Amino acid sequence: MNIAEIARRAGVSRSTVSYVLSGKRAVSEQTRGRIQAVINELGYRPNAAARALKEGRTRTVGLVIPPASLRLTDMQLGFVASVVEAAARADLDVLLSPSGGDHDRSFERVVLGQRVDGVILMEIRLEDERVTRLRRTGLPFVTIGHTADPEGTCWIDVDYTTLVARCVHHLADLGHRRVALINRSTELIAVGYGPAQRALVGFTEAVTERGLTGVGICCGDDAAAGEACIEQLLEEHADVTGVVTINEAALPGMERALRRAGIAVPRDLSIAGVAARHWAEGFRPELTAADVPTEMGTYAVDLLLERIATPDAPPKHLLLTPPISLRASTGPAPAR
Amino acid sequence: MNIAEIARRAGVSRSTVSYVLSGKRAVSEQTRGRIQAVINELGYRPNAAARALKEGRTRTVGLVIPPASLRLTDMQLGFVASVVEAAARADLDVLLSPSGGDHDRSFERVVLGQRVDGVILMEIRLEDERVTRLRRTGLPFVTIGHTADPEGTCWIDVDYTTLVARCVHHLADLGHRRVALINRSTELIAVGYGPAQRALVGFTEAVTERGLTGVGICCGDDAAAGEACIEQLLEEHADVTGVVTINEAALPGMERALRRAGIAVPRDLSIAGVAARHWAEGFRPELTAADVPTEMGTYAVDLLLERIATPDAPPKHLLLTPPISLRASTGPAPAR
DNA sequence: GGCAGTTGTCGAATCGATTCGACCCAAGGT
DNA sequence: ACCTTGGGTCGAATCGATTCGACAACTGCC
Repeated sequence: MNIAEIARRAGVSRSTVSYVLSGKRAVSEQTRGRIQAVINELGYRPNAAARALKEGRTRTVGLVIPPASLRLTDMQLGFVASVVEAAARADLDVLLSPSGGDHDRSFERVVLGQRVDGVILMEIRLEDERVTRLRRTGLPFVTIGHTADPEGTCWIDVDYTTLVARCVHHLADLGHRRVALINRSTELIAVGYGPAQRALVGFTEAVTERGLTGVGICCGDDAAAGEACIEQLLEEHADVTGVVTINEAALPGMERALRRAGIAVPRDLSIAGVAARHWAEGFRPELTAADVPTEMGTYAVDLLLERIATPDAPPKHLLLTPPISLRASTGPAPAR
Repeated sequence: MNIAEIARRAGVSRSTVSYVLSGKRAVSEQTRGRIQAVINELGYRPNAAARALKEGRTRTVGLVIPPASLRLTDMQLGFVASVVEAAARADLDVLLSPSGGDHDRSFERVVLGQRVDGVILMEIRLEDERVTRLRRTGLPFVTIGHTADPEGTCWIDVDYTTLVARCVHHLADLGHRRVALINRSTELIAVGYGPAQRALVGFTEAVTERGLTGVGICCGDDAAAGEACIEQLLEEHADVTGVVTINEAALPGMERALRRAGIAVPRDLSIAGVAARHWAEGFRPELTAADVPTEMGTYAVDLLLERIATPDAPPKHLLLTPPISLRASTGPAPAR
């Protein structure tokens, strides 16, 4: 069932049907009605491939996700979902492409095969080969997170440096003098994962500025790692009274370890951090944290559409600094 | 940059280039080498739309996901990831389409616009309009979960009825006489969500068979709901000594409420269930549970490919009954 | 040497849409 | 009565690949 079939049944030429569909030329009320009736009756929709071929655009955006082997965090998941929602609102489809591992073929098919009008890239590293390759192709793209050299590209990110620094300042204001940063895993830091590195920068700067003593600890992305991490902290740095965390997936384990050790939050220990609202509110007591906005996907899609429309405009950046929601996990430092 | 450009640079016709690419006709070693060199030099990849138009297939599968408004459970997420992975292995791309809400346009574009060779449908309800519509189009599809009338369609599912029954039997064997089922939310049950309903069926049957007393409780998909649910259970059914749960997202809250109430697992209360391994191992003590296999996505893709290859073969079903991994959360019923 | 068979290459048709230029016809102006 | 204008429709070219039939060159056999 194609446009010729519709034209034949309505007794008009193919071009007239096309003009009814696109509205790009006037069609008399009478013919339009007849054609529309046939279309509705047969449930006809134009073939996407033919249309893409002729128009030179696919009305599709690519979303390059990390491979399944690395478990996605809640934040990333919310992000994928919101990208899909936002794209649907703009009548775009989303083509998924895993990257890393041995998924180069997928990346090539999607990007070089002109399957998409633009690409959103997740989980950017400070030095990222995918960015280099994508830039060479000239295809519009937006990255979530930014590379070490961010000027030439279009990106959107959460300002971990500032947020972590604000958490430290908040703790310092409450009288805490010895604080710890619970970061992401050593592996992630080793491969140059931006948020982890920038969190450490913000932490170090704020600690120095306020004259505190600080310790950075790496922690895997799951409850068991969080548990081990708190145990290590209590053992090796028992004098710490304030903790900043950017590792939401470790929160349940941290909570468990603290309870078992008989540490009351925030009486004995204050905790602040950066986390999806869902995790912050699931913590007990509820976590004082900068809630990563769920609309990041929407922003990314908007930015990409803008970039597709005007590819030569200077690249835009969007660095989000959501406010810290004061909840119940931070309080005055205990008297020593 | 298209096939004509490659042909011109290599001094051959377009068809010869195409035959080098597909290998469908013999090409002399010499010409092939020359053409391949040009292809590599320019990094040429055939245009996907043109190829899809001519071949009549897109090498793409659609994945219809629930809308973002309903938070995806970990199980569903693992599923999406494994579908993408499996598709990539088969050199297929995955087109995402949210459904429900006002996302009909997306569904129509993807399905009616012939954007995909087949569709995988998640989160099937007992009566599901999407299945009806899809069946009418004649497009091959596989569902995750099955409808009330499952014979005519191709699906893959976890056998909640049997798994929950086995959990009940396990508890009964340990001497428990009063058991509870912690199910999914009332809303989900109301809209005809299969797993929730079938879990209840399996629970009721097994309870009757073993002459136990059983109570079914609905519970939202988050920690707070799990907490409330356990509080309700302890208050209204204090004599229950065994719990079966299919609500993995509520586990952290359940754990917290139990600890606060001073209930020791499994000394005072045994818990068994169905959950992604990740959740079962994150529980304390580790949860005795049927681990939902992470390869479900792989199976679904395989089934779909088979269906695309032979659309007229009788539809296949795959009902998975993974073994229950005995961990630390179940033990003998307390002496009364 | 002529003929059948094989191998390698090419030209042209095709997939299903969009879009430009051309055409027809009726209305309005002079 | 003729010319212009513009609304409505059509025919044909086009996008970038695949693939079939045709053809040329070469091989081997009688």
